[in-house]
Amino acid sequence: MSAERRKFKHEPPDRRKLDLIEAALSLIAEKGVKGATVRDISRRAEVTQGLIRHYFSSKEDLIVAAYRYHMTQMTEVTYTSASQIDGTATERLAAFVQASLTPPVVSPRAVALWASFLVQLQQDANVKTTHEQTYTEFRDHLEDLIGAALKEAGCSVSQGRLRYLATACNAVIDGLWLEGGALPHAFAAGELPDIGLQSIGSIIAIDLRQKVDQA
Amino acid sequence: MSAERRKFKHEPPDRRKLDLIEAALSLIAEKGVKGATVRDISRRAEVTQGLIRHYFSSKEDLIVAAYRYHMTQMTEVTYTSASQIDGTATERLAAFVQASLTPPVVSPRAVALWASFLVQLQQDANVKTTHEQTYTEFRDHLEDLIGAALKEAGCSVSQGRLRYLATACNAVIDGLWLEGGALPHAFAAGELPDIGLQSIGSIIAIDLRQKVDQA
DNA sequence: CCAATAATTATACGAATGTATAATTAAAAT
DNA sequence: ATTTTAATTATACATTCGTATAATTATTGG
Repeated sequence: MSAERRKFKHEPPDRRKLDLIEAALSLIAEKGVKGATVRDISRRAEVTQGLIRHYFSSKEDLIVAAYRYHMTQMTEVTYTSASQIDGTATERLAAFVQASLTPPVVSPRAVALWASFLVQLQQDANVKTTHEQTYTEFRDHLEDLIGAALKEAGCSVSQGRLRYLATACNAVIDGLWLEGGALPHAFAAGELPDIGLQSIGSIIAIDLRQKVDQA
Repeated sequence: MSAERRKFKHEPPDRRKLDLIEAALSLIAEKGVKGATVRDISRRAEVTQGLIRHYFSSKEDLIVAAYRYHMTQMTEVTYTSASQIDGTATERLAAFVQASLTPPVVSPRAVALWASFLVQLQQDANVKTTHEQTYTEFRDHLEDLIGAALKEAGCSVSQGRLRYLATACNAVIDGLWLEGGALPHAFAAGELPDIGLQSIGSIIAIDLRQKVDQA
């Protein structure tokens, strides 16, 4: 007897692409880019491996698409959190910090994905520029928020000084993000944004902690 | 004609092991753990691949040895830098921060290795505990240094508050370390330790920047 | 109901990988 | 010198990987 052929349903191309991208991301977070094989990915997406090549010209093509998708998701969470606050500049800065130090931005998955992509990034110049753009964009955004908060507080600083402060605050966020994702059980709920707000507040000499419960 | 057999020299086992570990580390930094094949590693160490299995029971065995070796190297650099300072507690803290934010601790290689091992770490419980020990050890060390510096400054804080400050300062170091290694051209020479000392100084309310040129 | 289309499965293939084992050679011991 | 030992090379093997291509099936339009 011949094994019966597997039943399947047609799905809209965008839907299938997204399924494949999400399956890829979850596996990349678990096992790295090389460890996430096309067979693994197709199995998790509940399709056969041939379908990947139908939607993506190669594995690398899928990886790059997954990277872009993930990055867009992460930045959207933080950026919209700040812009939706209809209050003072200090409140928007606090909301931005808060969102950057809360799930889903802070999570083992996000850190694992970052690490996995960094490895690949060194070999793919295409992904590398996207990465650097994302970083610069994030810091520029933070710089604008800090600048507005300082101006609001009547504190005038030079452009160089502002860049300096943004870099330092960015480092605090990155460091806490890293630790929160790499050692999730080492922090109580709410501890991470609390430390972040207080530390950044110390660095720019503005109290941010009371500004956070406005949303 | 038969191809002539390759000439070779006997080397002390420890020497060969170290060669293999260093070849492995350089390749892991470039291509990740999975990307660093035993053939690659043996080629870079200028031996044939069979030799790896003569010194290590498996590839994973070599990877774990390389990880331990690397971690020991990194922590030694920072710990000795602080303990060798024969001055005030504040100076020792400043030296510790300085060393943590200077090559070879801050380097693309170190960040790449960290990312590469993190991916593997999620699957190997053995490596995972080593990782968590290293982190806890580092933060405890920093906590002691901060505690001593605060005491020296006549500032008394609770144990919980001290832990809180250590976590925040650790985050600053981690974040700057990350950015300095991931985007080396984004920072001028000496900028990273400068930002670190100033930011940590702001957080614990002690000026560290004048304390660094004593060595 | 039938033809056309493309979405999906199924199978195959060469290259690369980790591992295992046998063959050789350099160095040390006697 | 000769034997012994272990360090090193060489070769082989099963498996897995990405990719390519052919075969089928669901869906749509007439």
